[in-house]
Amino acid sequence: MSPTPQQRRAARHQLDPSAPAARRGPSGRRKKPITVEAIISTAFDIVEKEGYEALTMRRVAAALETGPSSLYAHVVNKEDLDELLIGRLCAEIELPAPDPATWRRQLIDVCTQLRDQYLRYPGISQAAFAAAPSNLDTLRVSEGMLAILLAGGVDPQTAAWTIDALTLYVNAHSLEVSLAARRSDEAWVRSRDEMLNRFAALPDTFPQTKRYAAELTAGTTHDRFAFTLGLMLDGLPGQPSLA
Amino acid sequence: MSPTPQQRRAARHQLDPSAPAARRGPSGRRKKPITVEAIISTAFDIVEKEGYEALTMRRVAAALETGPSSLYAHVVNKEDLDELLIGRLCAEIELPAPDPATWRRQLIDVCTQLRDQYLRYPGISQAAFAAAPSNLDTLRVSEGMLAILLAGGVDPQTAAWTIDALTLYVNAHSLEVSLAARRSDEAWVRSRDEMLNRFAALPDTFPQTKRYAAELTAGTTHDRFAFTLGLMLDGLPGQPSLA
DNA sequence: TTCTACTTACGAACAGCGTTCGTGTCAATG
DNA sequence: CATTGACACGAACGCTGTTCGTAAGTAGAA
Repeated sequence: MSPTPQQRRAARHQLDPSAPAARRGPSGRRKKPITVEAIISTAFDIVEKEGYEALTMRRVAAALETGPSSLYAHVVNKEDLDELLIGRLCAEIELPAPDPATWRRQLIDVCTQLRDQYLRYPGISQAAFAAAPSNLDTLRVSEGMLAILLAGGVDPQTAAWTIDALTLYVNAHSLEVSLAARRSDEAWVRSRDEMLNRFAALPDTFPQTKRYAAELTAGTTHDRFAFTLGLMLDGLPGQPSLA
Repeated sequence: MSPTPQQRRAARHQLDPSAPAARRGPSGRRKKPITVEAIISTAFDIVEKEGYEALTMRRVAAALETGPSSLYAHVVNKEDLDELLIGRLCAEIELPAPDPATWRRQLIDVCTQLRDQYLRYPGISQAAFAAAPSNLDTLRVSEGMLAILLAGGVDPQTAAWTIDALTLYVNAHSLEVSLAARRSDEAWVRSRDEMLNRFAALPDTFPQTKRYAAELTAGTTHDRFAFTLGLMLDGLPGQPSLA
């Protein structure tokens, strides 16, 4: 009995990642035999070049020079493929050894790595929302964040919920940036001028928005990202960070 | 020349919301003539009962006892419909008169209203991500939030970016809760027990996660929501709130 | 009244999506 | 050689958003 894709998934979710299930002889029947690995990597290629919205089963199959049905022997679902992508993405994250002296900086670094990965594959954070948090790779990241927070002297309950808040925000921010970038490929300043004009033309029922239009449109997306992370971490009652 | 849906949309985006453009005689040709209003309200019905994923043009058309093409005379797009829904949703938000003594509480109230609306129509926050921020109704909400923050003594730049962070988080939180609820309709405790078991069975490479499994799975979604809002607002260098 | 102009409604169709089914094809085994 | 089992894949189903051509009915003009 050959493993059904469901069994493959179950194996992936297995909590003890031992027994790599030695791949059968590389039956070189096909020049490039379809493997989960091949599917994942071509999927990443597509998302990187054309965005997450372009990631369809048919598109992946076409890139692999086959029909869509061929994928379902290796992957349960599109949803499953999404989860694999997110897992792979999280696996790339480098987790530092927790250092009580610089825990805030460390946490920000991890979040920034995540954001960069999400933005490298625009729109993929959409998949991160749906991905089950039981995935081993995502769990590895949150384990790392938890370790950093605990090393920083944050109490466990606060740390746990802070991780939730952080990952949720990173996801959302990345998604928004991706969507906004897709909406207008032009430089951002152009969009900012447009925004300023709109705000200036607003009726008087929007006094504050008109008055502080400059502040509302100020800063790059990176600035806003750093600001929000600071907002969440600075209020944290932990050991004061040196950096 | 009758207004094309594009023109209708432009009119909606118009910055001065005057001249209600007196509706033409209610040519009662149809028992229930299709109007933008009718489309919006049936769309809300569908989302409320079956979730955002069930909101399709055909589904709306069927509920209106017509074909899908009939909708495109009143609505540009599905995307346009989404924006209308988000706009309507934001219009329901009650904005308090800013009170410097209770500004944090007021802000939390507004965010909670938003969350409750999003959760009432599960999954609709997905549309909120894509919605252009130039929409008048969403702008009204952020104007209200800005006023509250300024009244609280928060400096304008910080206030502007805080609004961004807050709305983004509220959206993301609502979306996650909606998705999680759809995944398993069963009571949450069941899912929590499952989570605890999984964590307990984790290999030793996840020491913190195993150790603090209780904290990681503690609290309702409401608890986490309140926690994160507090995280963002308590660190804010503004006038200390009485409440 | 009759004719025209115009708005609104809608059936049919197109291209694309995720997914399933039945069948074909090859390698290794009995 | 024959059989088995894993893998690949063409074709199809039901769904999606959207467009097009056309019909129906009202409003105004001649």
